Amino acid sequence: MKKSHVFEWNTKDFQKELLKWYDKYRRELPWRAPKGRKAHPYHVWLSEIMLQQTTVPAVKSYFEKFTELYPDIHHLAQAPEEDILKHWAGLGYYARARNLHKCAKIISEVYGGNFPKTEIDLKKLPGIGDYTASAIIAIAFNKEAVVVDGNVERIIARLARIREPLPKSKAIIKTIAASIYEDIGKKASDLPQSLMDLGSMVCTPKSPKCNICPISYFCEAKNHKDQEKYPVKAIKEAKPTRIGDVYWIETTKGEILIEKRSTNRMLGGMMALPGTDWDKNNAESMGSSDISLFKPDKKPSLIGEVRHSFTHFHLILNVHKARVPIKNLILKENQRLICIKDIDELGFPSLYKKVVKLAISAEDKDE
DNA sequence: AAAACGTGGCA
DNA sequence: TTGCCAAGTTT
Repeated sequence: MKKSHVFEWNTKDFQKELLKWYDKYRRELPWRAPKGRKAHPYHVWLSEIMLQQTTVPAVKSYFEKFTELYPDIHHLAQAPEEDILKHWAGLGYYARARNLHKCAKIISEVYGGNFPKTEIDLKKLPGIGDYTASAIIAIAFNKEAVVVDGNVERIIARLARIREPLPKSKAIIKTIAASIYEDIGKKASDLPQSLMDLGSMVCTPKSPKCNICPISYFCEAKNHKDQEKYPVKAIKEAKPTRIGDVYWIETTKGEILIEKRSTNRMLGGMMALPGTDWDKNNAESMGSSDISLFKPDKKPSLIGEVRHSFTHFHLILNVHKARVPIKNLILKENQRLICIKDIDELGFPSLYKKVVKLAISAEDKDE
């Protein structure tokens, strides 16, 4: 393998600077063991799953809620999936929560509650990929692993001034990462965490604070004063906008029609309000509720729209309200009625929380 | 291998 | 307001 220019400096010096900085400035995080203490594998795993593609502030309250509700992997394994999804609501990427539960069951029932101690075996578990497997090995077991997350990619892209855009540059970045992690030994747990803290506090995506960076000496981008240019990323497609309908169907007894989404759809397994299939490309298809089937006592009224952005499209949902005599309702298997007062405890994903908010404010207005 | 998969914060 | 971004995995 051809050596990159970043190999030319001494890896030991680089690691030493990073670890010295970490010793002084490391963050206290709910899932992180205090200095000198061992991390709890369950906490490491849970936090790593939660942190995928999101931020520390977004995760904190969820982590605390989960560790309180489910103090160990067996509690989590035994909980109904429905409860786990309810408590995950709002964190997004809901397949993560379903995989979290599947994984907990395997660890609890097959491994007797102990996480496997190799990357190979960890990667076989649902929801654990390259990054998470290496993070658990390093952080929970203090064993050597090349841990590469978005922070490490950004830091290396700047250190080595990688011109190749992500994600194509992942392979070369991984190679450089391997040299950074080389022979880390007893500090196997600290090094990846130092890089993540550095990425969070110093080598930030925007306006990196190179003046206080412990490894700026090694950084090519800093030396060229073009650190803001890295990491170079592939140009993204513009997001299309989809339009759909959602229904706030109230019975004459003041209950609301809700449903559970099937797991092969967006927001899979989550509670929802009935509507058209906005998550399908084909916007023509009628979804869970053809409103006319319910014979509302008067024409449904359009009360407004809700806008929401997903990773690959924008959504505008027209929100309709209808009052339906209870005898006209034929509930599907995944549907039920719920009192308005209980609707906040349901665990709607954010999209439907917005719809509920709009519907309730319209409620207050006209009735 | 490229696309799918959520959300909230910030410039 | 719009677009970008954050501790990736799965298919």
